[in-house]
Amino acid sequence: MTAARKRITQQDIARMTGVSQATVSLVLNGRGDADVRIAPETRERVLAAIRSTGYVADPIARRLADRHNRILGVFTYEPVFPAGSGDFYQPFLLGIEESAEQLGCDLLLLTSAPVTDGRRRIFHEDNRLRLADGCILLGRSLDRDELTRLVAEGQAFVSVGRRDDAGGPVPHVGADYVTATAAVVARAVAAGHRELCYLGDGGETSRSSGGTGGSVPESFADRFAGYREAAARHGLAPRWEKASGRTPAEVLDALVADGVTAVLVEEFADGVALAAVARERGLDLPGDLSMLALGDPTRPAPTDIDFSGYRIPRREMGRQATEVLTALIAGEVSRSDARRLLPCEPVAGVTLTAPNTRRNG
Amino acid sequence: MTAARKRITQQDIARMTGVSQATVSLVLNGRGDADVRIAPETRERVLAAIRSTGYVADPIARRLADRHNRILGVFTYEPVFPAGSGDFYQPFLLGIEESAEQLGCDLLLLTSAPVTDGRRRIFHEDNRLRLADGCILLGRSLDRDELTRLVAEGQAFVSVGRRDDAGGPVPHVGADYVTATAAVVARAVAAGHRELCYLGDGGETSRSSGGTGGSVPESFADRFAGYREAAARHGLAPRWEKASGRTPAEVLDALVADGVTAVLVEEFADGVALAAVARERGLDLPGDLSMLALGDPTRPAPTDIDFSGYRIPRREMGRQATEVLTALIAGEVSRSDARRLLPCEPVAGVTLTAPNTRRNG
DNA sequence: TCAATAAGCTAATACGAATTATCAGCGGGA
DNA sequence: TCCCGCTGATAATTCGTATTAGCTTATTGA
Repeated sequence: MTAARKRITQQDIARMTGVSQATVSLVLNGRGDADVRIAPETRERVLAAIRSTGYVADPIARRLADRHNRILGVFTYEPVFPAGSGDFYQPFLLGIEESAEQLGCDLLLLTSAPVTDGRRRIFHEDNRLRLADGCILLGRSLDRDELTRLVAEGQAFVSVGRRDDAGGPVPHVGADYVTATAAVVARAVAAGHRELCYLGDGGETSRSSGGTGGSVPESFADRFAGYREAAARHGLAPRWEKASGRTPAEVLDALVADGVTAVLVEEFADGVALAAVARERGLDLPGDLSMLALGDPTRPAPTDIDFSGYRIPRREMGRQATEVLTALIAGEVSRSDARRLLPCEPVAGVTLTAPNTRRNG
Repeated sequence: MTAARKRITQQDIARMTGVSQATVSLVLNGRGDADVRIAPETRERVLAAIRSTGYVADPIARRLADRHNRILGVFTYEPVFPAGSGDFYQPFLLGIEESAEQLGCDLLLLTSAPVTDGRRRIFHEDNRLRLADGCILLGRSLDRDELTRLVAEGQAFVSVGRRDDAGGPVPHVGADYVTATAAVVARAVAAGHRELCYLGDGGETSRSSGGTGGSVPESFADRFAGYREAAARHGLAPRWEKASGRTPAEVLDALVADGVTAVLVEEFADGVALAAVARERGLDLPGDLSMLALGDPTRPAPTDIDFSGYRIPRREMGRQATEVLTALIAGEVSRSDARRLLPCEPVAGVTLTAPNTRRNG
């Protein structure tokens, strides 16, 4: 019945202990060192009252008066708790949560952001981003305009996943896809492959030659860049095929026609589909076609195949993103220094072997 | 670099257009209807200035002024994004998130609560519970003392899962285990079973006769209560076996010795283990032993068996918990009216058939 | 002609915490 | 006795927005 019990304020604590609101504030912030002094006895009295009432500073008022509230915003372009279990985002969030717990921060899930055109928008009428000290951004591809605005406004934020500059350096903790993908190429070559193919959208970057131009997400572009560099180093052509908008059968046809012996798969799910079709046709996997997964499944893709390739250090990325963000908030690092790339973990798997010789002759 | 460009305020807009800050606020909030009037010409001038500057109201100051922050706290006794047991909590959180999004609320994960003795505590030194307008509690069993204190302090909160009174009614959105379990008994009887057994800790309540006494979680107690009532109605003895602290083999021995033909399993994982042992022994499932799962797995329990029984409406529970909480905050419902039990969905499954006749003779 | 009304706005204040400037009281030294 | 310095606290102000009471001018009614 008690309709919306009034919140306890510093004023209440002050009245209780017979001091002023200012004193309560000073005690709370442990200000006894500088030009302000509080008698130990008074301090104890105030602290006791705070403990007994369970008083907590209103983060909003605290923020207004321009202090920090130890709240970290988490903005995702998709719902955080999706139906499909074993989900792609889970490990990131796990890392974020672990780190936040360690740092004594609470996480504010910005669920109030309305969905327009199938995705959430950071900026809207009642933008509550600034409620938090800073913000972690999660999502395959972030809206470039929103990113630019965040940078321009000087917001404290970190992207999980590398991002190109957007009117300034974009703080991020990403995976080093370039190095990881190049390493995969080297492994394929070492196994005897000469006819490689990159399967995915990353190849689009090879057309729109500029770095920042295309609409290809950075993660795809980076994979392809690693592939292209390594291919060049090994004297191979940077062959690639698009996966989206085609059936796995069509893709397989193209690969076979080209005499490809090893395919690097950008999207795990595409690899699963491709493998299924290849098996149906009676191909020998991995003898006739080695497959290399460039990261973990981002879409549910049930399979019992242990793909060779590498794993994205998702949990660690979440963890470090949180750390970078707090450092950024504390002013301990600059925007441009708040960019990290973490190594991916190689996975041996069973889908990479030497190519069958009959195919080579 | 550029240290936080100063934000544009209503005061700035006011100076630009030669009006007062109050007028800007009034225009922004479309207040022209009531006892306040703004000349259309003035309104336009102000709106123009707002458009040209891209001014957006500071959400923090806005919330300070109306004392609600539309933040809902989510407190879990275990980490929210776990690797293993996460599958159980996921649907609750999904429902909470969906509902929060609809209601325009943000979720504050209270990750800063320190872990003591293996579990998080709500009340501690730097208790930040009151950061939010209200709070959702999630976890198998909530600490009774903490619950009592929450009630006593008049906090706005809702438990996901039914809870006994704790010095007053505890707002909750739970599953109606009593009815669901009774229905399962009825199904078993209808299938021809007369020798039932309840497997789990819920039976402990049959000893400590009082309602509130034991340390048995409400969800277990409710399941057993439904079982006991239904058994009595059908003229059966409320037979039960403990699962914890015993091997599945021991449990099976006890069931066989008693001539049990159908077992109601409190913990899904126990059912899986029991089925495995029964199969090893060459029992005919479900002919020799029908099994009824009283809810979804709370521990990871990989199985390909489609258990008969019922499903907990987890997503819906999360959803409604959020709604109840906001109603509570808004003062639209009283504490004692903020208690709901949702029906569980029956699952036909394949582990319930008529008992083999040879066993009965 | 003068009050009564109404239109159109502004001044003042609240919200809760942080911070600065200031003030009262006291003891000691000159 | 006066002044200084120190301690321990407080009044007042700030942050940006929302809201209410009230003020000024113009318009109406009788």
